Amino acid sequence: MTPPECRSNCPLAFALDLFGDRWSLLVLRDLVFVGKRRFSEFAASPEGIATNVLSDRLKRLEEAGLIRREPDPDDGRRFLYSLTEAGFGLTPALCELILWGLDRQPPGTPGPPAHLVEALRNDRDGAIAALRQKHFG
Amino acid sequence: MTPPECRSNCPLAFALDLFGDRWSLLVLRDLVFVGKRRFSEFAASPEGIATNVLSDRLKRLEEAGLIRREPDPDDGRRFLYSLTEAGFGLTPALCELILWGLDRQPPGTPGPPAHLVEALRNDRDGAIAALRQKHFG
DNA sequence: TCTGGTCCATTGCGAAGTGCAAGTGAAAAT
DNA sequence: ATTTTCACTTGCACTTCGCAATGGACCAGA
Repeated sequence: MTPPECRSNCPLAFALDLFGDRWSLLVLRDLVFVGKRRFSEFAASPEGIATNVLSDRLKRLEEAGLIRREPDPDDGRRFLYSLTEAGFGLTPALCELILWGLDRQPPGTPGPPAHLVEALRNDRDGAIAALRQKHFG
Repeated sequence: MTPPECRSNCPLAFALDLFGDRWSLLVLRDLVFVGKRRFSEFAASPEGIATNVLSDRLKRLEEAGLIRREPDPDDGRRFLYSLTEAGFGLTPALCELILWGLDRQPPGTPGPPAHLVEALRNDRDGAIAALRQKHFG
């Protein structure tokens, strides 16, 4: 998608150089909110990412230090992907983007589980703390 | 860059379908934080967006309802771009991305004006309110 | 062990998007 | 009237994209 060099000293440009595309943040979403950990789980998301693009994004996110990749001890074919602290640090940004989308999507769009939406709307920081607990104990 | 159809009902995917690329949010940044309003001002940003891409992004953002375009009353050649309420609504997400980038950029990177950084770190909501005031009075 | 299936990743290909340079037309500016 | 400015388009080479097919490593059952 994007060359890894940074275009300026702007922290936003820096961030977009790492995950400024249509797929990277969806992979992060699956990790943070859905708890997915395997290639096939990401590939099964409703957006339908192509496997070559998914492979590329996982590689880039790992190189950027946002996720970690380790062999699955239970199955030598598989790898398990997990969030690093830096990757989880994007959760507030993800939440804000989700809240924005919720308010601007066409009315009546199904959307994410209601309990998650309520948690984000009423107690964003609490919801983030709960997610952190889930990922790092 | 990206087809305007939405890939799923996820609010994040909805958002990324509108501005999930390396340039759109930089244009928004220039509008929200720098106060730029003209084509040539966006084109002069340090990231060096190509004029055809800038033209395309402004068009997309306008179609998505994030920005408004009107002829400059002072100069018939020019257009003035401004934020809509929906566009300004992305400010919290922009702030979170900027804060993330500030913490992960290579140490010693110059970055944005110190007063803005301090405002974002110490009183994010207050800084956003001040920006809203600037844009909508 | 052999066979078939699962899993992550790669390859090939046409289509779309990207960056760069040059050019357009309308409207200032001189 | 001529030149310059401005927003925007065009042309071109290059890259990335989505899709389908394929590959190799590994697991499971007969």
